Amino acid sequence: MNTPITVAIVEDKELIRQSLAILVDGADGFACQATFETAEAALDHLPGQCVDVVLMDIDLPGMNGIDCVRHLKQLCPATQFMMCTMYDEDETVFEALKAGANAYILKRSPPHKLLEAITELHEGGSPMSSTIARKIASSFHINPTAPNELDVLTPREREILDRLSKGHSHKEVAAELFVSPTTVRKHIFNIYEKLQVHSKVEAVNKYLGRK
Amino acid sequence: MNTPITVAIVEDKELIRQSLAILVDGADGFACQATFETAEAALDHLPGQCVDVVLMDIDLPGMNGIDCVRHLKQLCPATQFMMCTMYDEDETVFEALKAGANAYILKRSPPHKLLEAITELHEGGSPMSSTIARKIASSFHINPTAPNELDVLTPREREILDRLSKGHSHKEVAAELFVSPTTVRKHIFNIYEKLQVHSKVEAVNKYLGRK
DNA sequence: TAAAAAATCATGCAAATGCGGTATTGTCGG
DNA sequence: CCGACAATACCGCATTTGCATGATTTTTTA
Repeated sequence: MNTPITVAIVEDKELIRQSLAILVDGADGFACQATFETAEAALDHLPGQCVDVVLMDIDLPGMNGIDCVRHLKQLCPATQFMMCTMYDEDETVFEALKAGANAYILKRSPPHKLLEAITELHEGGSPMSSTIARKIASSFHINPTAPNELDVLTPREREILDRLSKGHSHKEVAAELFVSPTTVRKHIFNIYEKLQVHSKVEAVNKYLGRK
Repeated sequence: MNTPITVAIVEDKELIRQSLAILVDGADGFACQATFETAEAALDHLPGQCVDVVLMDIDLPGMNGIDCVRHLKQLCPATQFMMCTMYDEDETVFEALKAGANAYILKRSPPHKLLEAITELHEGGSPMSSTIARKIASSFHINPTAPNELDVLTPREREILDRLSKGHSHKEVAAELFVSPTTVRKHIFNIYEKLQVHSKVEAVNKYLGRK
């Protein structure tokens, strides 16, 4: 047998932690090297052993699993983190990915799927539950049906706003569009009214969809 | 048997197109309803029939598969698009997702995996090859080792830039930080020099990481 | 075709901003 | 202890910008 994939588990609920440990340790090619009840315990002891894969519960007492990953990923860059959670809430998924997790599965996944996911993760993949993958894919979509604030703007106003967003001044935009600077100023004034803002930065923020 | 999943195939290479059609049509629960050699042909005929799933090659003569999806997704919002490609290049993956595709698999996937992916896609999932999923997950990572331009800024400068990015004026920032407006202006001036920009919008763009 | 919306241009003012120089204070590392 | 740097602060000037008011022409749409 090849060297097994070493796994650590961070999970506060006794029953689940034990079940996972037994599942992983019992399977061929896997070795459960450590289990922790809290994020803090994992932070204390994991950096020393640097396992291959960490199964991380999100909803932990004290520090949550996402923040735990954020810290551990710095200390053990080679370790892969798989978030395990009961629910597939939007925000936590993205927060977990940002923190450095590479896999996100639901606890209700069947055991064999879990082991498969661990293997896949260890081999460089990023296993995700279908519904979670869909969320992620959707986040890329340029949503055409979004209740876009920018709809109230005319094409010309959008054109001008787009150039403002690139950091161009009134004068520059005027030159680019071959119109008078005063015209551009008028447009910008209209844009501000429609978007309910009072400065370029605010307008550009709305245009680029950042709050 | 339930109503089968209706599938269309867009693929220029005769051999692959036929193979896929036979595979899909031969499988239980699937029906290949149409095949097209080009994006243009698909655009002409698909909107009328609105199938469940479209397998879309990316590298097509004339219009490419991504642009084709972009248009078709508008016309048939209910249809799911699965990109099929030989390679897993970075940019095309993201472009495809932005265009509205919900699945992205490699042609070298085994036949049963392909059928499984079609089913999963039709049921609301987003099947991806592991390597592609990893690319996507990685795109969310906030790379802590990135050569961040903002490193040259002092903490105080970042603080000020952060408030500017929220649309606050010199005066407002000064009030928030309990310092004189001239101090804030000086800081901003320094920020501009360090970031090599000449206006708030440009500075904020760099701060928030857009080009 | 008449009314509404969009695009164009102008003038003017006050405030905000960009750019330059100068200076004081405190901290930190060599 | 000294130099480098950060943070603080001021003065001044030219430009940009936010805001108001008004007007003409073109385009869209009802």
